[in-house]
Amino acid sequence: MKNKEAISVFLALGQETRLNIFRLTVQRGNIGVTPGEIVEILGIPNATLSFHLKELQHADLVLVERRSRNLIYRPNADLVKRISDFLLENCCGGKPCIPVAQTSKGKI
Amino acid sequence: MKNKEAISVFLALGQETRLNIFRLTVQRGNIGVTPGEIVEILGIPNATLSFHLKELQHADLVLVERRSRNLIYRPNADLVKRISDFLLENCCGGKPCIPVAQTSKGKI
DNA sequence: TTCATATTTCCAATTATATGGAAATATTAA
DNA sequence: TTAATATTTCCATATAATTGGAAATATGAA
Repeated sequence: MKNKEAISVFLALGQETRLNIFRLTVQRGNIGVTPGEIVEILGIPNATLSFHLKELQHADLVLVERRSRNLIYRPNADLVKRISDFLLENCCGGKPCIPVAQTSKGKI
Repeated sequence: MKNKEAISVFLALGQETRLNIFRLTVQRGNIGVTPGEIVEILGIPNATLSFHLKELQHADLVLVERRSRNLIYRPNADLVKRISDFLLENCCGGKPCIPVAQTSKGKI
């Protein structure tokens, strides 16, 4: 996980419509969801949806497959775990974490 | 975890400087880090840092404590786990996940 | 072909975010 | 007090993201 990669994920999820879209794909799982369904469910214009889906795709948060006339979007759930690991990387400089109680209100 | 809460976290982390600041606080753990140190380490102007620290604070990603003339910033590492749980909430509609291989390239 | 459905692209207007110098404020030591 | 250090606020400028209507493109059915 690189810094740039993580930023694109966070930027993608830091927007209400996109967060809703992503969470919807998670709820669908491998059944997936089409743009048409998303427009129905979330009530957003198709131009707006298309823009946001592309952002999610660029962040690699969703995977897309064409199936006849429809596109099917599915979540890249694995990425969520990798992101959370990235954020906690080298926690406490690699040493065992010192509980807050021992230091935060006492002497350091 | 509410939608708004999650968005503020993602918005906070979707910016290079803030992501670097947050990861630095994680690496420090409960020892914490002061704005002065952050300015030194990341090489950003203090006005810029102050702005970003406030964003991280508003997102509840960092906790702050005054210690004499210094402020000490520490990560709210717990929030990282809650965010990741939120993203995967009600995965596959609550039913056991169907592996991709069974559906994505076959008939649905 | 022709037609209907599904989705994307274009584009211009709006709104939001980031930057950093300079000045202001806060805290403590001497 | 006065001086030194630490941090924040102000503010104007610059940059980037969001929106959605209308038109264009893609796909497959009849």
